[in-house]
Amino acid sequence: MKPKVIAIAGPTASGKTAMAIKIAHELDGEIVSADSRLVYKGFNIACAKPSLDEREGIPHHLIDIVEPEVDYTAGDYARDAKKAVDEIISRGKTPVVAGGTGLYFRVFLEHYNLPQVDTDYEYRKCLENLSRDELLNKLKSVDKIAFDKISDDTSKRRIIRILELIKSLKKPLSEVNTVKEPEYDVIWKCPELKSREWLYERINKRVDIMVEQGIVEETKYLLQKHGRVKNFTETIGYKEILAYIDGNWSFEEAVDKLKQHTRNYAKRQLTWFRRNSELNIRI
RNA sequence: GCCGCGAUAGCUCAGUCGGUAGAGCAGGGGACUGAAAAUCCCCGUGUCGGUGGUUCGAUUCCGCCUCGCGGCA
Repeated sequence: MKPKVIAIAGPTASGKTAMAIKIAHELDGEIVSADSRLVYKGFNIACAKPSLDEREGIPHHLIDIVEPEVDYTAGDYARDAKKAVDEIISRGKTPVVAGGTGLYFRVFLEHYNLPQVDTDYEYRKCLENLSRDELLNKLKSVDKIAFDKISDDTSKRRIIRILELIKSLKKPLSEVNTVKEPEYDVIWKCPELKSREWLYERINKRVDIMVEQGIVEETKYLLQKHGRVKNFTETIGYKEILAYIDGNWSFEEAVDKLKQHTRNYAKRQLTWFRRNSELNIRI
């Protein structure tokens, strides 16, 4: 019998944190975060990182594990999450994987065999200078099957990653992207989502709370501590407050944009999680 | 009060040398196996402010009206 893992996935501000803690109390569990922002030290207010108080004594994993300068990847996550979950199981406790990063859930829990291919920054830089058509021609010449699977929906970045995989492994994508036996018995859950309006209202309120908690001070602090590193400047919250600090937006404008961008993000998360019928998302 | 300028999609605006119009943003749907809070794809009918006139035909030209923004008094 496979070990049981609870997975709590849902859009931002939907109440995942509270749900995860409640379930962890009930099942003697420990929480493994599945959030691409919470891994970074110092990303607190803007990313709604649960405080020690809010964690109610439940151990949390994969939070505050790297500095913002480090590029933490989905591959790193798959490896670290497996380690954390297996350790929790070996302690006789229940792993509760909770977060909002769809890709992290996919690479960790949807039983992919992830090939060991790290980011090749030099090769990526070289490919980025090519147009989409040039990249497609390149792909066509090295892997016709992978090329045929490309659609208009496939972003340039995805094509670059596919070329990176093929270059590194010297194998066609079909031999690389394989599936393994599921390792866990995953029980998927999503907090109850009343309606789109309800979610957006919660997002707006949460941003107001971030302002009260001092998101501006946090942004200024991180700016002087780390400078404009990508993981910082590309995070919703810091991005908009930096525009305010730089004088490009008024404060009110920055807060409105922050709310809007968070709503846009929640919509993208919904697209991701709606595909999982077990989450039963209807808004 | 007079003289300009403006009024077009939810918002900001482009455009139509007269043949009923299109971008960005917002909004909706989707993709996404190491950048993923990233990146990318698809979706645009709206009394073209109101009202008269000229015209085969007016959102486009002309008059008047309403509202807004400047300037002069």
